[in-house]
Amino acid sequence: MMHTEPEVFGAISHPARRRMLDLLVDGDRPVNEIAENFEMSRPAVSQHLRVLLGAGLVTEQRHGRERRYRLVPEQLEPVRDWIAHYERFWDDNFTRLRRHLEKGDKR
Amino acid sequence: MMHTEPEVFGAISHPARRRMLDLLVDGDRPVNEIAENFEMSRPAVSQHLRVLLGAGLVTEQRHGRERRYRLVPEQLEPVRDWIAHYERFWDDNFTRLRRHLEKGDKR
DNA sequence: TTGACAGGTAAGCATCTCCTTACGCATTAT
DNA sequence: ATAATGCGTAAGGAGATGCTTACCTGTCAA
Repeated sequence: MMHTEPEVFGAISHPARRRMLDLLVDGDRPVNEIAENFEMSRPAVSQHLRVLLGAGLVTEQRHGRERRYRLVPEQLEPVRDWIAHYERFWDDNFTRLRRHLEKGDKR
Repeated sequence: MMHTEPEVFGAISHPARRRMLDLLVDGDRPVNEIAENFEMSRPAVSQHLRVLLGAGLVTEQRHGRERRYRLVPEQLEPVRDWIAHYERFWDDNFTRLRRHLEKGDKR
């Protein structure tokens, strides 16, 4: 299954979906247990889960009449990789200094 | 100026806006120079820049009739912080082991 | 087998997003 | 002063998003 990077960025752009992933950090959960944490209707939750599924950020396991969702954290790697490119600009003083010296004053 | 975290996630959800930030890593740039790199019309570029501005990810400097945009990488920190919460699940075997021992098998 | 429960799909609607073209307004060049 | 340049805003339209209610299917329990 191929997941394009943009799909992941889109999937995490909604606060509810980020909270869903946060919930799944503590373990797999069935839909109703996830839905308890949100004001929206259960179908709305299902739809958010489909987006996460589409981005490969979660998988589904059927257990009887339940469907448990499981986090697939590796799929966040493109986000981490992209962000990593910027981190040095705010939390690495040596790099900032080096950059300053290399490029001259940009002001 | 207050910027809500969700605004940042939304801002970076569009590939064009991520590429714009990537361009600004190498230094401040006027709009036309940014626009050269995209197929879309210049107004469309302006509108993307407004989104980035709204999220606090860039600032504007007027230089004569030009407006140079400058990256404000610290604003990406909420994204980094959120992502950091997940990194250990794919690239830190010790943490994974520790977690496993602490919490017991969740399967 | 009948009912309750888990949870997905359908349909409809409001709103947002992203793009376009047309235009306006400064600033610089002639 | 006039024209050209840089770049924003306005308006409008196509399609995506995000929500809702109504409905359907599959599983478990009585």
